[in-house]
Amino acid sequence: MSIDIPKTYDFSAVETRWYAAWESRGYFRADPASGKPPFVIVIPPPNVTGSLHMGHMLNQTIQDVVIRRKRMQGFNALWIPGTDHAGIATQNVVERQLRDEGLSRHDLGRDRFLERVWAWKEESGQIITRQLRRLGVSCDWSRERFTFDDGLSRAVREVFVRLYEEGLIYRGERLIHWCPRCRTALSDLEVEHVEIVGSLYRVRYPVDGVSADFIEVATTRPETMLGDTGLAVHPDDARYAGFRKARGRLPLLGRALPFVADAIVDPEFGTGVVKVTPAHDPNDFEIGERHGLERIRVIDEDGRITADGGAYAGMDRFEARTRVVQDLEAQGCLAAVEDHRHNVGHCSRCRTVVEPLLSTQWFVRTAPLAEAAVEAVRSGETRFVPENWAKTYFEWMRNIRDWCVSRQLWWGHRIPAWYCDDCGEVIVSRTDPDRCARCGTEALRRDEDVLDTWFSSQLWPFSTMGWPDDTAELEAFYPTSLLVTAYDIIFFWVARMVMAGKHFTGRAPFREVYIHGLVRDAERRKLSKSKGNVGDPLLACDHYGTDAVRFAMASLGAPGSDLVLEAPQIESQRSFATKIWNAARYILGHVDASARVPSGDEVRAMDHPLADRWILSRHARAVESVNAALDRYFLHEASKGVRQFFWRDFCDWYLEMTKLHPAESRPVLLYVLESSLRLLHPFMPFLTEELWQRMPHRGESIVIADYPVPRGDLVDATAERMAELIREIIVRVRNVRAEMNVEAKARLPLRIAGADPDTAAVLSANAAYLHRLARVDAIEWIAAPSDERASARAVAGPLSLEIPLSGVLDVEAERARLRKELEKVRKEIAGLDRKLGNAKFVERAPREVVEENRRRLAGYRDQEARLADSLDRLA
RNA sequence: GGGCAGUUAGCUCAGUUGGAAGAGCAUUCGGUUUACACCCGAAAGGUCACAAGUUCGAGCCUUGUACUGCCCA
Repeated sequence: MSIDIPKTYDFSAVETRWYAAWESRGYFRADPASGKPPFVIVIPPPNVTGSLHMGHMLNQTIQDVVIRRKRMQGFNALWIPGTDHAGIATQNVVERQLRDEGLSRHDLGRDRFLERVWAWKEESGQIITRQLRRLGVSCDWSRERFTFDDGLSRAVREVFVRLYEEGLIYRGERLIHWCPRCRTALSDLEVEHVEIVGSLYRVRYPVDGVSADFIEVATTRPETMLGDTGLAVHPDDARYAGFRKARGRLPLLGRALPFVADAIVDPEFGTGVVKVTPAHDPNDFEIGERHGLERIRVIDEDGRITADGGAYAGMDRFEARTRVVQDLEAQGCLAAVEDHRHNVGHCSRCRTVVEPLLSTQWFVRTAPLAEAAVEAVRSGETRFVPENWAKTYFEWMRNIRDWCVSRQLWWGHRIPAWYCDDCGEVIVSRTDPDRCARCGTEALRRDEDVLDTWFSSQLWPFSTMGWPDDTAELEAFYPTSLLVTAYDIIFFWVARMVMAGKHFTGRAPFREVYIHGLVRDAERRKLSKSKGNVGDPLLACDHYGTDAVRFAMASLGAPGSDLVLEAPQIESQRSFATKIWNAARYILGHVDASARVPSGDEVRAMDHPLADRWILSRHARAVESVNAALDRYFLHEASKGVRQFFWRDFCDWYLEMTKLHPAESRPVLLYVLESSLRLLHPFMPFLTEELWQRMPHRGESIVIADYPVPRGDLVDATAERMAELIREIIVRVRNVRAEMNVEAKARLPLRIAGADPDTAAVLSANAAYLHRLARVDAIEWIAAPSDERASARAVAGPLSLEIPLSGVLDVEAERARLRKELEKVRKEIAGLDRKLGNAKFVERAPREVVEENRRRLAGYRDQEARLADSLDRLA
């Protein structure tokens, strides 16, 4: 009884069924005690309260393709999944929920607020891990971690304390980026600079002590003038040489402003004089520090003007700007207002314009950590793929600045620092202290702030394995083999993981980093759910099948570059999935359920028809190239290669050829089909498992079957050459049929001239392929082209073809067709003639290149002669 | 301002020591050939941004120019 495969592929049923089976059978679980070589990936943990977008899908697909293949190749494959607590983002979500209830987090208090966030995390975290499973990811769920779970929190605390003890963490007052809406400090990386068209205000500041009555300064933020404590010029600026002893006077407030000379001032900008606001501008902060200028904070944590802002106190910063400008104008101090393009920092979470603010925060001294991290990449301990991204990494490391790690949030790892109100002692400790180490008082106050989420993420490759304890996992699986992530996160995460890994474990946390691009739509924007169903990976999977979306992801672009995803791309891969299904349905429909798939050795030992030898050879080459591509993480090349082989060679040619000898080809059909399913499995896990299970197979699951290995012994150059010749004859005849409008059903006679005895023998033996695929009936072997006028003619390699079309041949059309062919051939000849006519080419190019070109030229000359002859016979 | 990419068929993109320009989609024409119309067959479509250079030979290497994008200040 044959194997009956349903006419259509119901992917949704198949996907849920197989994933549950794989997981429950423990295929994805790794054993630290296994003797097999490890291959380890840690997932870039998605935001626990976020939802999956196409970027995640791309990221997951790449990791899964890689690790499924490694698993099939016999590695002890481990993929650790997990989620990130995403401090600001998550807190924002829950605060928004509270706001809808008319509450703020302060109404609940810290503990109740955190309970609330945990509850939301539980709910949301399950959604995201369920979504990940839908994508087919072969993660070891028994090792799922969360950046804020107990074990990881312990690692975070250990790291903080150690860095503090080593002097690599300090607390200090610095100018930091502040988001007045999130009400927290941000790191430099969390600020997005957006170019906007704003205004440049030219303001007149009165001066005393020099001949001028006033000087003009330019600013984009007039409200900050309330905090001005100086004026600065470039030291070499001759125009202001006499100003050193002068005093400026601040309009509106009347404050006296000393002049200072500082090289940071650009003499070309405006008048060459700048106002200095040390408490609200990074450059000004530095100038102020160098020249001992007073720092006056005029904007507070809510973005409002402080009491030092005189009449503007209490106003929002933007309102204050308007008022200041109005007042300046009223007092005749506003010289001009010009349009001005400049970059303005925005909070990457909420888009609010960030405020540079003088604030006491915790910082990580990064420069010492960066040294080892740079060395790790320079020495090759960690390798970027594509390696070009290492430049970006080095560039950032070279200019690295201290990292502000404290956040004024509640959701996150609380900073393990206590302050003694009695003696001022600061205690940083692994365990909660109950009294002051110096004065003994119990009046300790814990730091209210939490740590930047990335502070915990940077430990992910080893904290997930139980660090700081010495665990079997660390022993067996660390450092990891590969990290897969997008380029927009190299600084945030990759760089910091390398720094932390080197510092705390002595080793770089991964041997390779595969950097991929971002997924965009036709307008080059990042995809989002609001733009329709392609933006939502789960909707796309519902609609096209997960395998199709995965395959599209894998085949879209070369590593490291952005890719554009549109519905047609996925549709095309869904067609491929359907194609595979139908091919299998056809093959298995003629196979007895008790049949078995022959091994490569068995196949090798059999006698095969030409078509079989050809497909075995092509298949061996496909296995070779797919493996070679995957070894280099060229998923696009691998997926295209396997698709090309399966569709074009296997289905379009081979399956059609075997219709002449289906029974005889059955072993090869089964062998190639089964092997192709394994070759495809990392890309299309569900479809391949479903078909593999339905066909004869050995083993429990394709998930743990062997990945195909190249078999050079099945490559058969002779078979390929003959099959290609047959293929060319068929294509030529089909071309004549199409161009000459021959009725599709009509069977045509064919005459072949120019075959040497060996070729003729092989062709005669395989004439059935010509009969079937070119729809020719009688084939006549002739020594030389005939004088038949009513024949269409073509050349196929060394052969001349004649297709008698008496009565139907449109001589003019045929002449036109031949002329076109002739022209093509002559163009080739001209090019080769030029090349071979160049004495230097013949002299200097490698012998085999010259020979190859000579052979080609001879071939084309031969064809030219025959085509010209054909044309003559139609005259 | 500094850095990094990119510019190849109508669209999206491949193209690995420099040695005959490719795929998918779209287009045109023809097809109910016993798996598949999410299909089959045939075809058309490219001064590889531009300019110089190196070389016997450049999409690929060098330099410059133009435009686009991203990152960092």
